[in-house]
Amino acid sequence: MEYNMKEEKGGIRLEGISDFEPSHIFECGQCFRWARKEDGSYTIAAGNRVIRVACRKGPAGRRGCTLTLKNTDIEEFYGKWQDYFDLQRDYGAIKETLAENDDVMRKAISFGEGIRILNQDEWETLISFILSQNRSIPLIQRSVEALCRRFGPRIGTFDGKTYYGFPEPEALARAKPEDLGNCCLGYRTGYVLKTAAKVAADPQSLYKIKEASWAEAFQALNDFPGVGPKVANCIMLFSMGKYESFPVDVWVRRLMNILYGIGEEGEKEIGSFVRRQFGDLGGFAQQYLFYYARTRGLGKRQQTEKNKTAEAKQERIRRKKNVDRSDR
DNA sequence: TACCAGGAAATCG
DNA sequence: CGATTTCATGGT
Repeated sequence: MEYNMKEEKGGIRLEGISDFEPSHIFECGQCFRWARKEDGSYTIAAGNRVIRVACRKGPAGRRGCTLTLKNTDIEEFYGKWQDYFDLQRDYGAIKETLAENDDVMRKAISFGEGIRILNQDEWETLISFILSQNRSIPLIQRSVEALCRRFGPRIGTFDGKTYYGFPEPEALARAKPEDLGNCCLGYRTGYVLKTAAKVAADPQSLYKIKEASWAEAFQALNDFPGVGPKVANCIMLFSMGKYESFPVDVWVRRLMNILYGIGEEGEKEIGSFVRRQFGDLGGFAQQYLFYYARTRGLGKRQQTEKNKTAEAKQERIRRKKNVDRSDR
């Protein structure tokens, strides 16, 4: 991507950025350490640094938007944030390929056209998505922040707030279960402790997984306690650049059924469809679909179905009462 | 109150 | 093996 960069007070400014919308990037479920401000900007802690990101449309006739990054400089941008935001990748071409002969995908893309898949740290992604299982996104965010405040390094203040980095493997490995218990982890506490111990014993082995093939990486990640197929796909997609990964969760399963009419036959049907339909761009497709489903409320129970379950509930109660009566 | 939440591990047949 | 049950907790 071609863009102009200027250093300004307290940060930098990039003009001519295309396919970049902070709300799409941070609210498509790939990242948990962000906070939205009233003005639409996002503050993020990553890699023991804090930045604030804002994007506004350029002057009429100019392509792309103007991106401002606060609390950083040009050197750090090239060393860290350019890769973190995946700015070297041509998302226009990706969207064009995905939308070709696929009206569902074209519509999904129109809702999340500014999505980019961040390049996050493997260790942070590993633990974050172990925490994600069977929980809603606000709760996951709360747990991650609690871990950082309790066990992470203090990385400074910005905008009048104190920020903490993600805890080192050592810090979580030697944490006491009762301390972790204060972070709303539930039964995931044991997973975090065991996985942290495994990584702390040999941190390099985690970072080597990125170089392995998809199948080998998938297997290696599944060997961590608390990591199964879905979480392994998330880690590979969000921190290892394995973009053919396609995490399937409850949202995606329902959405694939509603939008593409598949999945009734089970998980394997989705896998083969995804490979055929999206090829090695499956991960990008998943993010567009996930954002679309969440912003449109797809996958939430429809009103009619909700009424059905309410009726079924009433029916169960009524029958139970009848049983109780017949007992007498 | 009962049910659900970006699932994975243990257990069952 | 594939299918089902259990797991701890907060929110609604």
